Amino acid sequence: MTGQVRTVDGRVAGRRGQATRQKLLDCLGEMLSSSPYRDVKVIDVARKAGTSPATFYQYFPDVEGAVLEIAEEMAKEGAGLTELVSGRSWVGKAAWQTSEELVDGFLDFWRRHDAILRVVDLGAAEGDKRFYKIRMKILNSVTNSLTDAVKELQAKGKVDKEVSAAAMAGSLVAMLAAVAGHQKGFTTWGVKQAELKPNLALLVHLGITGKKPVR
Amino acid sequence: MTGQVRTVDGRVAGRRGQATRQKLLDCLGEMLSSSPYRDVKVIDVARKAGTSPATFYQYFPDVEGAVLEIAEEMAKEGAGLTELVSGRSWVGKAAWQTSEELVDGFLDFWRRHDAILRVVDLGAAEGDKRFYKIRMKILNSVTNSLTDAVKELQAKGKVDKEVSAAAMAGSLVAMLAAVAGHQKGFTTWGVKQAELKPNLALLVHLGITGKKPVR
DNA sequence: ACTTGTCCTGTCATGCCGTCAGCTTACCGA
DNA sequence: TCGGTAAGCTGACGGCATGACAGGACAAGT
Repeated sequence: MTGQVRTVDGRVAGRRGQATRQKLLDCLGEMLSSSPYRDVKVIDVARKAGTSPATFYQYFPDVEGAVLEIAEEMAKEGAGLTELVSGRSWVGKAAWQTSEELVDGFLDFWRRHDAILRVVDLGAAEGDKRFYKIRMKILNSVTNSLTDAVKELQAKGKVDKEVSAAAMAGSLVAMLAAVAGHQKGFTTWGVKQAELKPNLALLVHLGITGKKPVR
Repeated sequence: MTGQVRTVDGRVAGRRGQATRQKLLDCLGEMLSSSPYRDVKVIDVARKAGTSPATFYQYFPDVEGAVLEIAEEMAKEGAGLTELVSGRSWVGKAAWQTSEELVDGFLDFWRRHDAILRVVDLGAAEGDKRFYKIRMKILNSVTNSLTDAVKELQAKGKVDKEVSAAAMAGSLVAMLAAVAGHQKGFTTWGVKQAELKPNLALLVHLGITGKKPVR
């Protein structure tokens, strides 16, 4: 199902080819974190990878194509974020811990993939379906788990029926993603990382359970 | 203090010049909403405005410079968002109305300036101080008002002292901005606009007052 | 050594960028 | 009415990234 890695013109890539390809991806990833997406040029990536622009075009149709590749890879890892929610308890003290761990895990993931997520976000916001799909893939894993959590609490009568589970989960996840994407921004605002996390956890807790947390 | 409008090489722009300049800005704005930022070319903007690329460079150092201009304009309007919070009540039924109106006003503003805000967001996320400053200008107006609201409630003993007012306000505003930026996304997710807004308002209410709303 | 298929690069046409000199247009005072 | 002056615009150009191709370099098997 994975299919072999192929060049643009259809050849299958061998050991050496795959190495080159990977090197190009790595260099592109680095470039994205050090300079604006708009200014990333194929020639720079190629130079950095110690090869030529022509080689780049053997493996990717354009810069965007390569970015999608990196993003896809990241999305696979992102699917693991489900673990932060599924099977956790949303009752009593455990709920507070769940909230905290969710926030921690989420922010950490975002910080690790900072640069590429920015580009994915932009692509998605601009309406590009491919980027949108990737963003979905990452966020869905968390959103769906959270949606289930809310529905479960609703079934037990612990949360108002009026609340739209999906909208609530989606909003919270969007918040986490946004804050994560502007972490640097908050510091300039005079908000320290240390106070940010508990507040996010508090909002998550409030949103999901509708109650103040018991710590 | 406003200073006259000047060309890149220092001449003051007259009536005709200002008109051309404005036309270029308008066309750039349109282009941004119809095609990805990365693909916006000076030549396209110029053609659309019925002029030549050289003319564009008379008025703006580059595409980014022009975008900043548009963004600055929008930021002025955005300062008015303060009205959505300052002087409003966060007690009882009034609090729920305040929340709803804040969400409404915010989402509306974002929808109106959709395209340009996307670019500003990207620029800010990439660490460009100029874009960051503009984003601040818009969000600060709301964030500061919200921060004050929380502090006031804390002074009255209605909200826990532990809560960091700034972090809470910042997180909520980031959430609103994020959701607003991906409004289309939510619909694909099976979440309707109609259920989104009340949920956001609920989260805002919960975050600021720490309590469930009285409707 | 020879063949085969993979892999890389030199080169080229194309098109956009950003700049300049120089032409046209509008305004203003005499 | 008529220059003079500054504003406004554009054609043209060097420079650079893009993307396509053909041919050379390389590894592996025979």
